[in-house]
Amino acid sequence: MLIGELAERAGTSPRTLRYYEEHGLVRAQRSANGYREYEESELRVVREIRALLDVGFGLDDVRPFVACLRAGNTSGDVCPDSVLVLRRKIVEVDAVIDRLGAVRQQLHSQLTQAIAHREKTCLRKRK
Amino acid sequence: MLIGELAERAGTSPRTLRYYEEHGLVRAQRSANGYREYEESELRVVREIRALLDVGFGLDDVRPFVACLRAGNTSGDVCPDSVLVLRRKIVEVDAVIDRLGAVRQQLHSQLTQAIAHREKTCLRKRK
DNA sequence: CTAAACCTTGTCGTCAGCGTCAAGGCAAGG
DNA sequence: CCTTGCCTTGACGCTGACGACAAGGTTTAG
Repeated sequence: MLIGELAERAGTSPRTLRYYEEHGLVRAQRSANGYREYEESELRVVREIRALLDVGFGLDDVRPFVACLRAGNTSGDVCPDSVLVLRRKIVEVDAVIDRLGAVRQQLHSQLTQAIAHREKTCLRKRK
Repeated sequence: MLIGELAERAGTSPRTLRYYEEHGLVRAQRSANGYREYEESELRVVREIRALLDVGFGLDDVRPFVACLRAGNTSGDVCPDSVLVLRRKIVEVDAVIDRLGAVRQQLHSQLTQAIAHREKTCLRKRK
């Protein structure tokens, strides 16, 4: 499988695949003319990467999952390193959610106060 | 007030203040030697900017709030444009929170499945 | 006289995950 | 032979809010 086909099947671009390879995540043989030749199994790898990035992981976080897949597991999630990253990420996400909740609260109170202020001003003007 | 003092009083750096000025958010007179000379009131402006950035706003979002302060209001929140931005931001934050909630869910289920899988493997090995 | 501690403008670096050329080679169809 | 459509490497662009220089002027204290 050439890079264009893999890219399309994985729903991404050749540039992206080269980028992943450059960062040691995806592998390819080279055919005689220098073209990258991908195994079928790389499709799963690329999809795993994309799925994880999509959920907010960084490329470094993804590495253990790829290794886990290459080790022959049906899922990239089942290896100890992956589980560690998963746990860590959940904690991170929880923190962000908490923070955003607080932010939302603050914005909301700013908003209601602003509106209250406008009411007052309006009433004064009507006098 | 010179830039260093304002920076320290606002809990930021001279570089940052110049950056804000460059983007039309902060104003300063120039004294004879070319130094920036700030009014007391700019301290409030800078603090407003910092507070908003801190909650996830961009510099563009901040503009109406600064204008609102300069218009003589005690709070930057009370002007119509500011209120619009506040509403928009709340919606954005809600969206992000929802998304993160879903992500958290997915991570959690990945995690529990991975652990379940490991249990199975362990049991098989013990046989 | 000089050192210290301010200030000025200008420019490059940072982080992440690519997009977007540029310049060229290879393969196949008409 | 020529075009079309793949592929290759290399290198710059992008977004945001600055940090970190460089190279110089100013003012004050000793």
